[in-house]
Amino acid sequence: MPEGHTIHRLAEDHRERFLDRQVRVTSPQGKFSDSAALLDRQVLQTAEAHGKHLFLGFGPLGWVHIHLGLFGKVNFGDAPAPPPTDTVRLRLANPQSYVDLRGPTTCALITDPEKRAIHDRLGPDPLRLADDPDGAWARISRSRTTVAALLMDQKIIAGVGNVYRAEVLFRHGIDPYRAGKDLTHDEWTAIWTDLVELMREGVRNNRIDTVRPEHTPEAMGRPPRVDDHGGEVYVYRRANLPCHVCGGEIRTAGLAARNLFWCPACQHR
DNA sequence: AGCGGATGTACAG
DNA sequence: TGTACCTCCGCTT
Repeated sequence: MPEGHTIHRLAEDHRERFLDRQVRVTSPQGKFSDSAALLDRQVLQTAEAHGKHLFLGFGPLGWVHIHLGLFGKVNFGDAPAPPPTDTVRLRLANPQSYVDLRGPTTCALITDPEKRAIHDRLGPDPLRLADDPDGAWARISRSRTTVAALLMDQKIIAGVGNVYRAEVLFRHGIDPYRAGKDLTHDEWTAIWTDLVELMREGVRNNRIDTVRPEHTPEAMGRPPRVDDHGGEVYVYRRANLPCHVCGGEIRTAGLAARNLFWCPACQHR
């Protein structure tokens, strides 16, 4: 399930299996059939990500724009591809590999200008080398909105989702309800720098781990543990459980239609 | 078998 | 602020 690290990893995996070669393109589920027919047997030229958006480049034919939303899933496999089930929106296949896309919010063939418009409405992405956090700071430092909501706003910063939001605020001891304008520039720089590191590790490992070495169960003398979403975290989905650092109770609350998790004792600033 | 959620976003009002 | 949409999985009956 997708935050920015997942999508950047998907771009890498598409490049590794499909780049610079002809690819068979189908839409067993049917909703992408017309575009699939246009792209079938063409060469995949690039695959890139910005935030949670994935772009597969087919040269003059345009780009396949994919957004997984909350439910979208991607499954890679080695040839021969099994018969697709009827929920597969898009299948790419070559003699070695296949990849199936199910349940995306978006899977559409778009033009260069349409792609540019998407980049233009996204904020800087900690996983894009050329992106820098200054534009985001300009907006955050003027905003009365909570820092928890700002971190989830893709126009301000692209790629952060509910897990990274909760975890990075914990790691910096920041109360999620603080207004953006009350954040210091140093705090913002620290958050951005940390996101760059955490999300790069997320791409490498294809999962989210945020617990510092000194707070791992081993270091704290507790039994080993992996959270049920696949990584080690401080607060995400740990409502009413003891904080790994202070032992206090992790709290949860709804914020902007999502579940927020934080440790009131550790996150006071 | 049927439900409630889930790492997300867009749109209505 | 609420609701609709996309799919799968794990829990309850």
